[in-house]
Amino acid sequence: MTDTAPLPDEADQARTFTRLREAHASEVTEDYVELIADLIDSEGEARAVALANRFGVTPATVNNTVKRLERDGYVTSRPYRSIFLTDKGRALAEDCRERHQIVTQFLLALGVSADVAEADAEGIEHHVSAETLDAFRNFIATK
Amino acid sequence: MTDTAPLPDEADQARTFTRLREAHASEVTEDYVELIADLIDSEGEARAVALANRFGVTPATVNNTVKRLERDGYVTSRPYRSIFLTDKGRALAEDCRERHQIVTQFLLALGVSADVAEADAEGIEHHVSAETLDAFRNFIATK
DNA sequence: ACCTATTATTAGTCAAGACTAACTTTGCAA
DNA sequence: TTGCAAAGTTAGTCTTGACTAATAATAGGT
Ligand SMILES: [Mn+2]
Ligand SMILES: [Mn+2]
Ligand SMILES: [Mn+2]
Ligand SMILES: [Mn+2]
Repeated sequence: MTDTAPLPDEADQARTFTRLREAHASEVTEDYVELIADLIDSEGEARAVALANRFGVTPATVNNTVKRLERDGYVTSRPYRSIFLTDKGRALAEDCRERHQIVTQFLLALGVSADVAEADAEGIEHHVSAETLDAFRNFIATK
Repeated sequence: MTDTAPLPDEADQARTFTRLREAHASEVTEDYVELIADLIDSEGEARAVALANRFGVTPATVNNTVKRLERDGYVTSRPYRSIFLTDKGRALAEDCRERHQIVTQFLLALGVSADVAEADAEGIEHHVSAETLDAFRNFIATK
């Protein structure tokens, strides 16, 4: 009943979990703008069907999400046409892209296999603070 | 428009995101059973008010979540009484606790400050595969 | 024993993010 | 040029996980 590590301070722990919930709230946005940027760069445009296929969701889900992104100022779209990033969306995509790439490179540098590094990075990237990202960068550089 | 890294295979990427969504679906469960176990070990019992204070949510939210955990076989509870783990809940808590601890120790070993390591680990832990966890363990051991 | 503060529950609301099913638009190939 | 398959949209539903406000139960101090 005792002899275990003491619990963190209550208020600190609450702050941690509150920040965690905030991170979760931006994950979908981050992954969308990043993939939209990737599609524009490598295929010339971002179509809803490509997002649906790559996220593994239905076109209806993509439609809903794109509307939310538009409401929040990250993308523009017109019915039956492809999706464009706003300046705000492009800026977020660039940041996410860089962070994502560092996390992936870090896992590879640690010796994790390519498939698993790709997969784990997709989740981990959203929970890496600036300080931890620096530590990752540093480890990659030092190797 | 080209000269960028090629996109991953469509089906592979869909599998990655599908697994990511599955991980998200278990995060709350994992954090609850882990904190319930911590409270039982360090304070003798897990009261809803303590969960609410430590997660930074309202008692109503805790009540809803505990009902879901009970429905899913992780805890038992009686009205106005504290919360208990089932064998299944305890087993999950143990696994999460170990994984959580390794992630935290790993970040510390990388040179991340204690506060940030604690905070980042709370999110990262849910997205670390067995292979990556082994790499973390190995890094801690090698230091 | 009884108040009262703390704790817990209930009811009702909301947004995100997923789905299916039905419908519409687009654009290409014959 | 038109017809059909692919792509996109809409409507309706569901679960999770959050909230507030009102109510109920518990327990400790006097
Ligand atoms: Mn990403
Ligand atoms: Mn991601
Ligand atoms: Mn944890
Ligand atoms: Mn966690």
